[in-house]
Amino acid sequence: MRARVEQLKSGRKRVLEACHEPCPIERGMRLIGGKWKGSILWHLKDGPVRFNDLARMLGGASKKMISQRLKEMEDMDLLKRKVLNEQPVAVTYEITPFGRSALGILEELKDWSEHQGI
Amino acid sequence: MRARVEQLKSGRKRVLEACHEPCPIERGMRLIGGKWKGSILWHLKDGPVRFNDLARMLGGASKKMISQRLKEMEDMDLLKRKVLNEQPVAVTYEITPFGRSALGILEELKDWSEHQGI
DNA sequence: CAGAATCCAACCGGATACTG
DNA sequence: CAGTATCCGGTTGGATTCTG
Repeated sequence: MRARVEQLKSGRKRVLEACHEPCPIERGMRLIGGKWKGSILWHLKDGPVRFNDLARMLGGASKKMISQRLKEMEDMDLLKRKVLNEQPVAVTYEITPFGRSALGILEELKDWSEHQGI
Repeated sequence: MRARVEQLKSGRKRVLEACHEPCPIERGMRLIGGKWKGSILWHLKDGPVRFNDLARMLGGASKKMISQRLKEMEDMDLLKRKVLNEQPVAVTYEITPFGRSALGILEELKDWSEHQGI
Protein backbone atom coordinates (compact mmCIF):
# COMPACT_ATOMS: atom_id res chain seq x y z
CA MET A 1 0.00 0.00 0.00
CA ARG A 2 1.76 3.07 -1.26
CA ALA A 3 0.85 6.64 -0.49
CA ARG A 4 -0.39 9.21 -2.93
CA VAL A 5 -0.36 12.84 -1.94
CA GLU A 6 -3.11 15.16 -2.96
CA GLN A 7 -2.79 18.91 -2.64
CA LEU A 8 -5.78 20.48 -0.95
CA LYS A 9 -7.03 24.00 -1.45
CA SER A 10 -6.25 24.68 2.19
CA GLY A 11 -2.57 24.24 1.46
CA ARG A 12 -2.42 21.07 3.47
CA LYS A 13 -1.88 17.73 1.93
CA ARG A 14 -3.98 14.65 2.14
CA VAL A 15 -2.18 11.39 1.83
CA LEU A 16 -4.40 8.83 0.21
CA GLU A 17 -3.40 5.25 0.22
CA ALA A 18 -2.84 4.14 -3.31
CA CYS A 19 -4.70 1.08 -2.39
CA HIS A 20 -5.78 -0.58 -5.56
CA GLU A 21 -8.36 -2.82 -4.04
CA PRO A 22 -11.25 -3.05 -6.45
CA CYS A 23 -13.68 -2.91 -3.56
CA PRO A 24 -14.49 0.54 -2.14
CA ILE A 25 -15.39 -1.04 1.18
CA GLU A 26 -11.93 -2.43 1.53
CA ARG A 27 -10.43 0.91 0.63
CA GLY A 28 -12.57 2.70 3.17
CA MET A 29 -11.66 0.20 5.83
CA ARG A 30 -8.00 0.94 5.22
CA LEU A 31 -8.68 4.53 6.21
CA ILE A 32 -10.92 4.29 9.22
CA GLY A 33 -10.99 0.57 9.97
CA GLY A 34 -7.57 0.09 11.50
CA LYS A 35 -7.25 -0.65 15.17
CA TRP A 36 -8.24 2.41 17.24
CA LYS A 37 -8.73 4.71 14.27
CA GLY A 38 -12.50 4.74 14.40
CA SER A 39 -12.50 5.23 18.14
CA ILE A 40 -10.04 8.08 17.97
CA LEU A 41 -12.11 9.88 15.38
CA TRP A 42 -15.25 9.35 17.37
CA HIS A 43 -13.77 10.79 20.53
CA LEU A 44 -12.77 13.93 18.68
CA LYS A 45 -16.24 14.73 17.45
CA ASP A 46 -17.15 17.13 20.27
CA GLY A 47 -13.98 19.18 20.08
CA PRO A 48 -10.22 19.08 20.38
CA VAL A 49 -8.80 16.55 22.81
CA ARG A 50 -5.39 16.36 24.39
CA PHE A 51 -3.09 13.43 24.04
CA ASN A 52 -3.37 11.99 27.51
CA ASP A 53 -7.11 12.54 27.65
CA LEU A 54 -7.41 10.55 24.47
CA ALA A 55 -5.28 7.82 25.98
CA ARG A 56 -7.64 7.64 28.93
CA MET A 57 -10.70 7.50 26.67
CA LEU A 58 -9.25 4.67 24.68
CA GLY A 59 -8.53 2.62 27.74
CA GLY A 60 -6.54 -0.26 26.35
CA ALA A 61 -4.29 1.45 23.87
CA SER A 62 -0.66 2.17 24.61
CA LYS A 63 0.86 5.58 24.02
CA LYS A 64 2.92 4.13 21.24
CA MET A 65 -0.16 2.88 19.45
CA ILE A 66 -1.96 6.14 19.86
CA SER A 67 0.83 8.35 18.65
CA GLN A 68 1.36 6.09 15.64
CA ARG A 69 -2.30 6.20 14.71
CA LEU A 70 -2.52 9.92 15.27
CA LYS A 71 0.38 10.48 12.92
CA GLU A 72 -1.15 8.31 10.23
CA MET A 73 -4.48 9.99 10.60
CA GLU A 74 -2.95 13.42 10.42
CA ASP A 75 -1.21 12.42 7.18
CA MET A 76 -4.56 11.31 5.82
CA ASP A 77 -6.08 14.64 6.81
CA LEU A 78 -8.56 13.00 9.15
CA LEU A 79 -7.37 15.14 12.03
CA LYS A 80 -5.09 18.04 12.82
CA ARG A 81 -2.41 18.32 15.47
CA LYS A 82 -2.04 21.61 17.30
CA VAL A 83 0.63 22.65 19.73
CA LEU A 84 -0.94 25.08 22.16
CA ASN A 85 1.81 26.38 24.40
CA GLU A 86 4.91 25.24 26.19
CA GLN A 87 5.98 24.42 29.75
CA PRO A 88 4.31 22.14 30.20
CA VAL A 89 3.76 21.21 26.58
CA ALA A 90 0.14 21.05 25.56
CA VAL A 91 -1.08 19.48 22.35
CA THR A 92 -4.56 18.92 21.04
CA TYR A 93 -5.97 16.89 18.23
CA GLU A 94 -8.87 18.19 16.26
CA ILE A 95 -11.05 16.53 13.68
CA THR A 96 -10.98 17.96 10.14
CA PRO A 97 -13.98 18.37 7.83
CA PHE A 98 -12.82 15.29 5.99
CA GLY A 99 -12.66 13.34 9.22
CA ARG A 100 -16.05 14.67 10.18
CA SER A 101 -17.47 13.32 6.97
CA ALA A 102 -16.82 9.82 8.26
CA LEU A 103 -18.66 10.24 11.53
CA GLY A 104 -21.96 9.04 10.14
CA ILE A 105 -20.49 5.65 9.43
CA LEU A 106 -19.05 5.43 12.90
CA GLU A 107 -22.34 6.41 14.46
CA GLU A 108 -24.11 3.63 12.58
CA LEU A 109 -21.45 1.23 13.67
CA LYS A 110 -21.83 2.32 17.26
CA ASP A 111 -25.61 1.93 17.18
CA TRP A 112 -25.29 -1.45 15.57
CA SER A 113 -22.87 -2.69 18.20
CA GLU A 114 -25.09 -1.53 20.99
CA HIS A 115 -28.30 -2.91 19.57
CA GLN A 116 -26.77 -6.26 18.76
CA GLY A 117 -25.35 -6.54 22.24
CA ILE A 118 -21.83 -6.96 21.07
CA MET B 1 -9.89 -11.11 23.34
CA ARG B 2 -11.71 -14.15 24.57
CA ALA B 3 -14.77 -15.70 23.00
CA ARG B 4 -18.18 -15.95 24.56
CA VAL B 5 -20.72 -18.28 23.06
CA GLU B 6 -24.36 -17.35 22.91
CA GLN B 7 -27.03 -19.90 22.19
CA LEU B 8 -29.43 -18.78 19.50
CA LYS B 9 -33.03 -19.91 19.11
CA SER B 10 -32.08 -21.41 15.80
CA GLY B 11 -29.90 -23.92 17.55
CA ARG B 12 -26.77 -22.35 16.14
CA LYS B 13 -24.27 -20.55 18.25
CA ARG B 14 -22.95 -17.09 17.92
CA VAL B 15 -19.47 -16.48 19.16
CA LEU B 16 -19.14 -13.01 20.48
CA GLU B 17 -15.77 -11.65 21.28
CA ALA B 18 -15.61 -10.89 24.94
CA CYS B 19 -13.90 -7.76 23.96
CA HIS B 20 -14.01 -5.46 26.92
CA GLU B 21 -13.23 -2.31 25.07
CA PRO B 22 -15.30 0.44 26.59
CA CYS B 23 -15.94 1.87 23.15
CA PRO B 24 -18.73 0.26 21.08
CA ILE B 25 -17.07 1.45 17.92
CA GLU B 26 -13.97 -0.50 18.73
CA ARG B 27 -16.04 -3.58 19.54
CA GLY B 28 -17.93 -3.31 16.28
CA MET B 29 -14.73 -2.91 14.33
CA ARG B 30 -13.47 -6.14 15.82
CA LEU B 31 -16.42 -7.90 14.20
CA ILE B 32 -16.64 -6.39 10.75
CA GLY B 33 -13.56 -4.22 10.56
CA GLY B 34 -10.88 -6.82 10.08
CA LYS B 35 -9.09 -7.12 6.79
CA TRP B 36 -11.48 -8.46 4.11
CA LYS B 37 -14.38 -9.05 6.47
CA GLY B 38 -16.44 -6.12 5.31
CA SER B 39 -15.80 -6.92 1.68
CA ILE B 40 -16.74 -10.55 2.11
CA LEU B 41 -20.00 -9.65 3.75
CA TRP B 42 -20.76 -7.12 1.08
CA HIS B 43 -20.23 -9.58 -1.74
CA LEU B 44 -22.65 -11.99 -0.16
CA LYS B 45 -25.53 -9.56 -0.05
CA ASP B 46 -27.13 -10.67 -3.32
CA GLY B 47 -27.06 -14.36 -2.56
CA PRO B 48 -24.81 -17.30 -1.81
CA VAL B 49 -21.36 -17.25 -3.36
CA ARG B 50 -18.90 -20.05 -3.90
CA PHE B 51 -15.42 -20.06 -2.51
CA ASN B 52 -13.48 -19.45 -5.67
CA ASP B 53 -15.91 -16.85 -6.92
CA LEU B 54 -15.41 -14.99 -3.70
CA ALA B 55 -11.66 -15.24 -4.14
CA ARG B 56 -11.99 -13.67 -7.56
CA MET B 57 -14.20 -10.87 -6.26
CA LEU B 58 -11.72 -10.04 -3.55
CA GLY B 59 -8.87 -9.77 -5.94
CA GLY B 60 -5.89 -9.44 -3.72
CA ALA B 61 -6.67 -11.91 -0.99
CA SER B 62 -5.04 -15.31 -0.82
CA LYS B 63 -7.10 -18.45 -0.35
CA LYS B 64 -5.61 -18.87 3.07
CA MET B 65 -6.80 -15.44 4.11
CA ILE B 66 -10.25 -16.01 2.79
CA SER B 67 -10.79 -19.35 4.42
CA GLN B 68 -9.55 -18.00 7.72
CA ARG B 69 -11.90 -15.06 7.60
CA LEU B 70 -14.80 -17.19 6.48
CA LYS B 71 -14.31 -19.48 9.43
CA GLU B 72 -14.17 -16.61 11.87
CA MET B 73 -17.23 -15.05 10.36
CA GLU B 74 -19.15 -18.29 10.49
CA ASP B 75 -18.30 -18.63 14.16
CA MET B 76 -19.61 -15.14 14.70
CA ASP B 77 -22.81 -16.07 12.88
CA LEU B 78 -22.24 -13.44 10.22
CA LEU B 79 -22.48 -16.06 7.48
CA LYS B 80 -23.27 -19.70 6.97
CA ARG B 81 -21.30 -22.36 5.13
CA LYS B 82 -23.19 -24.86 2.98
CA VAL B 83 -21.87 -27.92 1.23
CA LEU B 84 -23.97 -28.44 -1.86
CA ASN B 85 -22.93 -31.73 -3.43
CA GLU B 86 -19.82 -33.70 -4.15
CA GLN B 87 -17.59 -34.52 -7.13
CA PRO B 88 -16.53 -31.90 -7.65
CA VAL B 89 -17.11 -30.46 -4.21
CA ALA B 90 -19.23 -27.34 -4.19
CA VAL B 91 -19.55 -25.01 -1.23
CA THR B 92 -21.40 -21.75 -0.87
CA TYR B 93 -21.35 -19.05 1.71
CA GLU B 94 -24.52 -17.26 2.61
CA ILE B 95 -25.12 -14.22 4.72
CA THR B 96 -27.19 -14.63 7.89
CA PRO B 97 -29.80 -12.19 9.21
CA PHE B 98 -27.23 -11.02 11.72
CA GLY B 99 -24.73 -10.44 8.97
CA ARG B 100 -27.37 -8.68 6.95
CA SER B 101 -27.98 -6.31 9.83
CA ALA B 102 -24.50 -4.91 9.25
CA LEU B 103 -24.95 -4.14 5.57
CA GLY B 104 -26.21 -0.64 6.18
CA ILE B 105 -22.92 0.33 7.74
CA LEU B 106 -21.00 -1.15 4.85
CA GLU B 107 -23.15 0.66 2.33
CA GLU B 108 -22.45 3.97 4.01
CA LEU B 109 -18.78 3.15 4.04
CA LYS B 110 -18.87 2.29 0.37
CA ASP B 111 -20.66 5.52 -0.55
CA TRP B 112 -18.26 7.50 1.55
CA SER B 113 -15.22 5.95 -0.11
CA GLU B 114 -16.59 6.63 -3.54
CA HIS B 115 -17.64 10.19 -2.88
CA GLN B 116 -14.38 11.09 -1.22
CA GLY B 117 -12.43 9.63 -4.08
CA ILE B 118 -10.48 7.27 -1.92
C1' DC C 1 -13.32 -27.30 -6.56
C1' DA C 2 -12.35 -26.08 -1.89
C1' DG C 3 -9.47 -25.97 0.94
C1' DA C 4 -5.25 -27.74 4.58
C1' DA C 5 -0.27 -27.79 5.67
C1' DT C 6 4.01 -25.83 5.93
C1' DC C 7 7.54 -22.34 5.78
C1' DC C 8 9.10 -17.90 6.67
C1' DA C 9 9.76 -12.88 6.53
C1' DA C 10 7.48 -8.76 7.93
C1' DC C 11 4.90 -6.34 10.84
C1' DC C 12 2.36 -5.46 15.14
C1' DG C 13 1.95 -4.15 19.49
C1' DG C 14 3.06 -4.44 24.63
C1' DA C 15 6.47 -3.22 28.27
C1' DT C 16 9.86 -0.41 29.80
C1' DA C 17 12.88 3.35 30.04
C1' DC C 18 14.09 7.84 28.64
C1' DT C 19 13.52 13.04 26.94
C1' DG C 20 12.50 18.15 26.41
C1' DC D 1 2.74 16.75 29.47
C1' DA D 2 3.52 14.52 25.16
C1' DG D 3 5.74 11.92 23.32
C1' DT D 4 10.39 8.88 21.40
C1' DA D 5 13.59 4.78 21.59
C1' DT D 6 14.48 0.16 22.14
C1' DC D 7 13.66 -4.57 22.90
C1' DC D 8 11.18 -8.56 21.79
C1' DG D 9 7.66 -12.27 21.45
C1' DG D 10 3.57 -13.09 18.91
C1' DT D 11 0.74 -12.72 15.01
C1' DT D 12 -0.04 -11.96 10.13
C1' DG D 13 -0.11 -12.99 5.71
C1' DG D 14 2.16 -14.33 1.24
C1' DA D 15 4.06 -18.25 -1.53
C1' DT D 16 4.06 -22.75 -2.36
C1' DT D 17 2.81 -27.45 -2.22
C1' DC D 18 -0.43 -31.09 -1.34
C1' DT D 19 -5.24 -33.45 -0.94
C1' DG D 20 -9.99 -35.63 -1.47
